[in-house]
Amino acid sequence: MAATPLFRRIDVAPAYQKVADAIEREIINGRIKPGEPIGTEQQLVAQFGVNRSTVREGIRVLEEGGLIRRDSSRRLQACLPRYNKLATRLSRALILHEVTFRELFETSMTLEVASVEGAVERASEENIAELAANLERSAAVVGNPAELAELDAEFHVLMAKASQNRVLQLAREPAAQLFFPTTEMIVGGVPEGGARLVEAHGHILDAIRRRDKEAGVLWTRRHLQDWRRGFEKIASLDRSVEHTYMEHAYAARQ
Amino acid sequence: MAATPLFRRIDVAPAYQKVADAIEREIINGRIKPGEPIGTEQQLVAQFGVNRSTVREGIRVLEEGGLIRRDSSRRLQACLPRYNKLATRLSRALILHEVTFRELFETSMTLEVASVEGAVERASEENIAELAANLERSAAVVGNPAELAELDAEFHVLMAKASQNRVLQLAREPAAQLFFPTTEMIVGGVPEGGARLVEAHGHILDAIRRRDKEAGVLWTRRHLQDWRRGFEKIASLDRSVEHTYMEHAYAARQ
DNA sequence: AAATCTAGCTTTGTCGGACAAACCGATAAG
DNA sequence: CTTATCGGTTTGTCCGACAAAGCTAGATTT
Repeated sequence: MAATPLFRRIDVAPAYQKVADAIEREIINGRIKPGEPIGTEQQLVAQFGVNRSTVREGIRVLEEGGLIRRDSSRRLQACLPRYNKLATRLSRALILHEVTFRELFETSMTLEVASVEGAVERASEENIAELAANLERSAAVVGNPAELAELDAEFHVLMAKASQNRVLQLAREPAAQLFFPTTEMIVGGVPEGGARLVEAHGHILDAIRRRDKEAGVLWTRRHLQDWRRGFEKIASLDRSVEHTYMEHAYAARQ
Repeated sequence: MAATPLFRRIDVAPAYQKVADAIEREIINGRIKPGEPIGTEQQLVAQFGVNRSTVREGIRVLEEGGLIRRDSSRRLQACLPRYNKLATRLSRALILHEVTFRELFETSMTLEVASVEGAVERASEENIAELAANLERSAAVVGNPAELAELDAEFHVLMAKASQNRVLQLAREPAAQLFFPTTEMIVGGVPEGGARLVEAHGHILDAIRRRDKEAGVLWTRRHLQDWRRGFEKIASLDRSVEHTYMEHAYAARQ
């Protein structure tokens, strides 16, 4: 054993990670507010005393995490992570873990019911107006599965928004991203499927308007059970979320 | 206007992004299975025909997304995204959006009740054994708020696991990461708080064993209501998840 | 011969410098 | 006042290089 070096190797984290962590801390602690500029790469190089390549690797980490973005002119700025983008990562994880539609359905049922309960309790006039507008557009495309499916997904997003609970909004997003794209197949495959969907939405909105929680929950349950019946005509609930289906959700993520 | 270039600038995505997308596609489509090696940076340079710096930026993106990691010897390999790590990103987002404990509590109530219902229905012997082991350890540290809080968080993770629903497991994680770290403050601040917590866990486990859904839900509700009462002695539910508290959750994330 | 050591090759993390394209700002021209 | 032009910046990418750590395989020791 050679002369003991005596204290070394505490560094552990690579420099690019430290750069990312340092910037992240500033943002989380609120010293850099969303929308504020981070500075140019050159400035970061000067501040951290590392090479630009290293800074850039750190930036990529934060960018992927949704903490910073580049504005129109490509300058760096802090930003509020979009639920949507993060949820996409989670949806991807769910696919890789090969979850089944049964798991998806069960959890969505829980979360959508919670959404409607919150919406019945706390929906604002504006929330209700948005839902009403969505319903109107839905009624107009009742024969078009593709457009109707998109509006259905939006209806449920609006319902979560109307619950005024952002944690719930975020929690339902990953499952919803995988769940709702199937609507198109189902509505297209079941006669009167579109009409039933719009009818359910109508009753749900009505319940929210009347602050009638029981009715809201009842119709939300029916609505999802309808989905389930439709789905089971096409595939087994216990099959994993297929890669083929994944590609569908995937193409739409941009 | 000079001689029109006639078709250009479709490229849009920078090279490092394309590298990341290309590797991501291979993993999502299953052509590279979790655990399999991606190859060295040098090989990727050769395959994609770009510079190593560019490849490395792409790698950082995927690493942050949880799709690839470096094994003990720092070689790249595909991996299954850990819910935990992704949930950390979401928790961070929730903090930045300044959600309140009321939102957190409401959503956690929904998700924990769903967890216990699933656990009552589907918990395996192994799940029950894990919960029992946790309970035993909890009983032993009933006077130590820090350790008890950690075991409480674990109990709820195990309950979600016992529900055999991975979508639910994932959906509850972000809220749980913010919710449960407060347990320590609460248990420490309320006399008999530790004993009540362990008692509740005991009743919940008992209900799962007996497949008694009603009792399971009842005790889970009581357990969370206890948390709420304790919390309201310390702070207002309508205050946003404070930065100070955030730092607590933050330090523990590694 | 089996275990151990050592030297060399590989790979990663980091650095410095370079350049084209896009963008910004300000000035000059209509 | 609007439009065109010209530098100066900044980003995205490339090249080459090197120290530290890991791995491999031949050399050495027991």
